[in-house]
Amino acid sequence: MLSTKYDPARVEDKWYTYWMERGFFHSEPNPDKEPYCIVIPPPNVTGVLHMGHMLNNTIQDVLIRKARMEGKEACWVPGTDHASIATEARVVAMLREKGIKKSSLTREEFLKHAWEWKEKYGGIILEQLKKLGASCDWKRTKFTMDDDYYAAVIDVFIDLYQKGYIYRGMRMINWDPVGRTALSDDEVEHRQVQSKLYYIRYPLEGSDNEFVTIATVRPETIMADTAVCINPKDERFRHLKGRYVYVPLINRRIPIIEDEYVSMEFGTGCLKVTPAHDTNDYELGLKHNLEVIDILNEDGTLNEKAQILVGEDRFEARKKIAGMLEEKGYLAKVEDYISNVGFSERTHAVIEPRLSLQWFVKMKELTRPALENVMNDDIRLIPAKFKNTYSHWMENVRDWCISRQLWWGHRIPAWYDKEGRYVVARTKEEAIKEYRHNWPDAESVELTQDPDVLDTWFSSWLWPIAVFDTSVFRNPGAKGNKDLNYYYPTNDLVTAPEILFFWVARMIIAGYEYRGEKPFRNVYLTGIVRDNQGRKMSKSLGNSPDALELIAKYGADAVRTGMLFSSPAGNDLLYDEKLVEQGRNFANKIWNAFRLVKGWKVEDVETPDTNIVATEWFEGRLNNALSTLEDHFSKFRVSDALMTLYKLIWEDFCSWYLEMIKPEYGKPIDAKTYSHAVSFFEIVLKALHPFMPFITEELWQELSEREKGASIMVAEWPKAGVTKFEYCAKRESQALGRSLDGERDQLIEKILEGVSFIRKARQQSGAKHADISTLYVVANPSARAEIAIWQGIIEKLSNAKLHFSNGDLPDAAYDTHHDAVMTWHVQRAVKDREAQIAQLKKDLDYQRGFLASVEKKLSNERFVNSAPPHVVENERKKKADAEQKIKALEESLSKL
RNA sequence: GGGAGCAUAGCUCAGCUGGUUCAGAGCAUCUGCCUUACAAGCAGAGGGUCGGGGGUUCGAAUCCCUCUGCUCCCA
Repeated sequence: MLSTKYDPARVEDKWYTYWMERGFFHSEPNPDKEPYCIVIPPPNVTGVLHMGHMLNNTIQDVLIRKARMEGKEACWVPGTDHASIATEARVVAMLREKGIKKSSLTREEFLKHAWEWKEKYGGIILEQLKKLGASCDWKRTKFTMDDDYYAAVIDVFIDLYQKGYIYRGMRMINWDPVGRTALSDDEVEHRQVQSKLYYIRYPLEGSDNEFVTIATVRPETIMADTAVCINPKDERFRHLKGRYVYVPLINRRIPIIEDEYVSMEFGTGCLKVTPAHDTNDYELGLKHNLEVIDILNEDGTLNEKAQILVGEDRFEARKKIAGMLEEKGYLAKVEDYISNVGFSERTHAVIEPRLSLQWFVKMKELTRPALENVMNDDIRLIPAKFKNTYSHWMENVRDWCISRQLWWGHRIPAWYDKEGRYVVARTKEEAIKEYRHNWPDAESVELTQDPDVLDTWFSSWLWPIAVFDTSVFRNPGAKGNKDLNYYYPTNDLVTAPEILFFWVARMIIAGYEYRGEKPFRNVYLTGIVRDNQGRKMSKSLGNSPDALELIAKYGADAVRTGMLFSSPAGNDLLYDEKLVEQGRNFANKIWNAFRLVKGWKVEDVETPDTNIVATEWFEGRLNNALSTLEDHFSKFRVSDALMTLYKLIWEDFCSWYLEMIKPEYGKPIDAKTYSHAVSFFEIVLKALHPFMPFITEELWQELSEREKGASIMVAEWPKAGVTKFEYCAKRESQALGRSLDGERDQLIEKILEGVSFIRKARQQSGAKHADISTLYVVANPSARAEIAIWQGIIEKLSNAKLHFSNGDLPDAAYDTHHDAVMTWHVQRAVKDREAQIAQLKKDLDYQRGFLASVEKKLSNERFVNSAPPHVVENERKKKADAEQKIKALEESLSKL
């Protein structure tokens, strides 16, 4: 005897192994088939599976499994990226625990530790994806630091350098003093922070008691000031023009300059200018030829140029200097102030604007095709609203700082001599050759390679190409291998909007630069997974459930559906464990439907008309649902697609259809109906398979005899119209010889509503399950014919005995239900004429009110004249229906 | 400071080009039920006038303006 509860743990690993063993996930170019390809957004090699991954990868798996069943050559390429900052931070932490300082290691030693670490922990997340059921082509697993991939990244650097897109420059960059590296603009998060505005008085030269007061949130940087700036239009400061002030505490003399950049409203209207430590001040400094004094070390402590507080951390220094200024009378006042502060996305350190020599990619030209082809929908963003953000970013794109002061990653192939002259080359040998060529007069050739590595995105932007062929970057214009030509451009990319610029935009850029073609057709942007209070999932909040525990508790199918129940494209998903519970319950429902069907005794007896009707009806519902499903998929409405199946299975299949054909207890079912029921079951399982791969495989295997090695995951995808049980309507039952057209469909819907009505009436009058209600139906001839066909089912589902009536009912109390073509009277167990009359009157009032509103509309000449004919016609029909209902109600009332 | 988006049942969301598939779905709630597939269930029910205001129109959740509130991106 099968358990009443579905147990996912018993089946999931079994089927995953089965699929793997038979190589169902693997894909090779097949000219006879249409390719369908997704490249995974490579998770960090250091990562563990979190809710965002689960959502993202479930969607990819749904798409890929469906494509596979549709007979396409489906290929989902998995892999990881090396995540230089995150991984290096992890390795440094791991070493620290062992008592090893990074600074005590050589680069080679450090990288050895890093690789060991990667080998040991690097594949965890991919193993976790298997638990989720992900049908990735594991043989193609790629890593952004695989040897060939590494070489490709270096090739791209050299190629872009030679094309003039890469340059080295002194720039104000975002410096992370904790990670001790530069960050790109996108890696900096801006947040509003409660801070203080310090008003500081700078003594004016040539005066004993005059001061210029400036306002700043960073008093510790005054030692780096090289000017004070006023707005030339500011009347208040006319007397300051051309004069000098002294920086408090260190008494350095600096000029007062004028620039319209200064806001007259903010602070005091006087701005301290610190070119080394503020982006805007830097620009101002360039314009006015100011000296640049950098007072900070790379770890954020003050250096000797500060003259005072040397060696103090910048925030310590801020506190101390405020005290010192106060003591000496330079501090005019302090105000509370909310300022916008940049933080490192990785280390959460406050970002320090810092002047530094870095490598950059010129973006303007490179982005042109990437912008065009998204705007003209050659690449579709889903939802389309992201086109706005995308174009805004692309149009205002800034040069991309690609060097990182780290060891883990692709080392920049630039070689320097002692004077700082450099060449760019793949190897030291090539570098030397190149160097000799450039500077034949150089005395000695002593070259050292740039110690920095490249930004991780500088490797992952090649992903959709490099997973197939890493050789094409060395010879742009090369045709590339078979895989690349077959799978590229890929079809769909599923990723989070957070990395639209980091990654998606850059892949598009690289795609056009190196293949002259888009990397993918559709970009499906998922939402962010939040908790049920709308907060982002985060470790510090502890509001993120453990993904694997969740799978262990509810099963992968349940988790997958739970994630999908509430995830419209581009909208955030408010995760609640209840959703996963709903998924589990759904699996259980299907499991029990299976138990029911498998439990039936089958005999080769004549098919009762009721079963023919039921089969025919469900077939219609099924086909409807399948076309709706297809429509949802075509619009990437994955959530809606799932809901369509959820309702088809739970309501139409289980609650209605199975109840209709369910034999009486102990009696057998006829073979024909049984075999159709099994077919239907198989079809819904197939349609559901992309969402719930495990339970559908388990039940599909059990439902019929299967050949060895068969699997639902390679079965044919069901399309509307796949079943045609013509016997139903045509051959075997003359009474049923009508097709399921729209009109008949509506009639059937009304009949099923009638069933609900009887159930309600029974419940209200307190009927027991075993009681058989007496039902009188008054109907027009066509409705009556249909009801006659359905009589057996109606009686079965509502536990009533149906009599047709011309309207003359035996003297008793009834509950009555009307629509345009039929009236249902259910005899009450207890007579309560008063209540019945009241109910009828209430209905009558409603119908009369409704009629009045329709008539009002129709008597409006402007409506009748301007509205399109079908709308007016509809109103006329509504009027006729209402009149008929009123008539029926009045008759019922008069009979009481 | 610049830009984008959102506001529809208790919650999460659908509602394309304005007119019965226009007020919907799922969950939650409430009321009956341990009816031999399923209490992780069955059968029913209630609930919103579509953020406020104004306009266009015969007709607006749907188009326009405005106000309020929220979110995101960029500086």
